[in-house]
Amino acid sequence: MEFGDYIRRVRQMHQQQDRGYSLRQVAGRIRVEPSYLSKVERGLAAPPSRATILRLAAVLQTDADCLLAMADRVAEDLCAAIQARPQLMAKLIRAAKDQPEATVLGWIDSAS
Amino acid sequence: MEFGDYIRRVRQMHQQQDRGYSLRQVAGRIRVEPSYLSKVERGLAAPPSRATILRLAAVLQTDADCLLAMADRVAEDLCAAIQARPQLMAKLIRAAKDQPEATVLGWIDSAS
DNA sequence: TGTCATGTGTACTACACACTACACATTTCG
DNA sequence: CGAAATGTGTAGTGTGTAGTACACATGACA
Repeated sequence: MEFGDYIRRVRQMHQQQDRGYSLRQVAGRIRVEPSYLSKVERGLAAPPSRATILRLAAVLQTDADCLLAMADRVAEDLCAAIQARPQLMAKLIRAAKDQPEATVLGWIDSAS
Repeated sequence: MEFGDYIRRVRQMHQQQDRGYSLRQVAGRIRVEPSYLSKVERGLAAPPSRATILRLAAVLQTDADCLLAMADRVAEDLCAAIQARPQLMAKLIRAAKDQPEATVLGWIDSAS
């Protein structure tokens, strides 16, 4: 799914129950120009910066990590965690990549 | 440790046994201008792009993930793995962040 | 002693990123 | 009906990224 299509859909969902979700209003709340958000929604402009995507996720009440992923980005705290122990984390992620979700969830569960 | 300091040190290690590791020679092999590599080594220029760092890691026979981390970057395949399953991977990394190395290694071990 | 290689200084550049500014044509609704 | 709000088109902008180009001084070495 394209980033623009997705955020347009989510925004319009909200808009149906709350007229505070017009393109202009949302643009105002995430502090960008309406014309820019319009282009992003239609895929005529590349997805915004990480910071802007985070504001958008908050306003649209959607998962930030997913939204970042659609924009080919990764949250800053995840990058930091990898950079703090690069070899360990690289090994972990490469191992997790080929595991079914249940297995990975098992690991996480054993942590808490 | 600074990126520049580190690669200079590693390069000079090699240089002591192999005169094929002069700044100019290494620059040639990773396909950048010597003056640029010089600036990078002394911290007068920001670390190079991901692709250039990978070539450098290969030439210096040092761990690519570590070198990338020093440059505040993350390997592309790790980003891709996160983006493929953003919520799961985000949860995993945030869980692993606070675990001792042995625990994480245990998870990895249970995978193979 | 001359030439070759080494590291460095200065100046510059092409391109992409992440937007802004503003005018315009519709649509809504009090 | 008229005013306000809506989405969009065109043009332009400042900043950062990732380097290149080339001259220069120094040192090795044959």
